[in-house]
Amino acid sequence: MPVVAETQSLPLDAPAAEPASGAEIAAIAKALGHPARIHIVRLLLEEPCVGREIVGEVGLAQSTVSEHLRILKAAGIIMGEIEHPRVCYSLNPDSVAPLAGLLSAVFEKDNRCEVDDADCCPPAGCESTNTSC
Amino acid sequence: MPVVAETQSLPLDAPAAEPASGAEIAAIAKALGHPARIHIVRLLLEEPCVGREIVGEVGLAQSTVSEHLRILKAAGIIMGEIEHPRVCYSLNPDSVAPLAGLLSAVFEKDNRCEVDDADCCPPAGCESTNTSC
DNA sequence: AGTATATATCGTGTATCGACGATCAACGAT
DNA sequence: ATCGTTGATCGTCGATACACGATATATACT
Repeated sequence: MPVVAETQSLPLDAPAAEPASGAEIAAIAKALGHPARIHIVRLLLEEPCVGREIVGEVGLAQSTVSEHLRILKAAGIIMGEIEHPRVCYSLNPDSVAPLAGLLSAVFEKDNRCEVDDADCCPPAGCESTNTSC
Repeated sequence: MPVVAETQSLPLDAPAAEPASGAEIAAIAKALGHPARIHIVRLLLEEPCVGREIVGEVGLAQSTVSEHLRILKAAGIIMGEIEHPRVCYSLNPDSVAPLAGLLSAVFEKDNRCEVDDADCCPPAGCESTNTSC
């Protein structure tokens, strides 16, 4: 079931609720987990682009690129506007918010055993053995 | 485990370095492209954790979780410190910078048709949804 | 020595991915 | 109506991912 749940929450503001499910975030990451699709996203980051042009840039068969576009579109990362015989693809910025939010949290997490070696298990302790942990 | 979503911003500056290769970014995204691995990352976001505990939380077979940990470790997203008979896993925040950087760029791209290329969209046009775009 | 714990690795079956060429569908132009 | 362009879909193949149980490895403890 496609849980639409269009959270307009912006990761920048760190909304009180962060309902994005693991599956939802994983789906976004998975859609981005291919070099060709990263390539496409970067292209669209510069400017909206027509399919044929994307095919030329990516350098794969048209059918293959179409499939990558389909995957990105299914994940909500891009969207296509039909015009004439072409389709103009553009980014859907809000779609990456859940993943971006998680990554920003990770990125700022510099607490890996900061207190020398004895910090492996923080106060709450993930384990009883705090001895050499 | 509702972690308080501490207010934070995306790595706007990030490592000014350069566009990590598409393959590199895709590899990070791919490693995150599974619910179980997102689950693990979220656990480690709270606190470093020992393998056995992760197995209990994720709810999959030990061997399966070990494989997910291996994938995350291979991508550089986490690292494990051997202690006694256990391994304490923790996040490697810097590893996600390339992907976080791209996503922050995407997220701020709410200007769908702002280019003057006119190949797809009219220069100043595209106000609102889509005109002749 | 042996035992117990914690994790990694192996081997397997199934499911999905990724690439391609070929083909279909839509629509403006001729 | 026909043609030409553009993009989506189909069918197929090999490669990879994912899950599991069984087994191997490493170390502390007795």
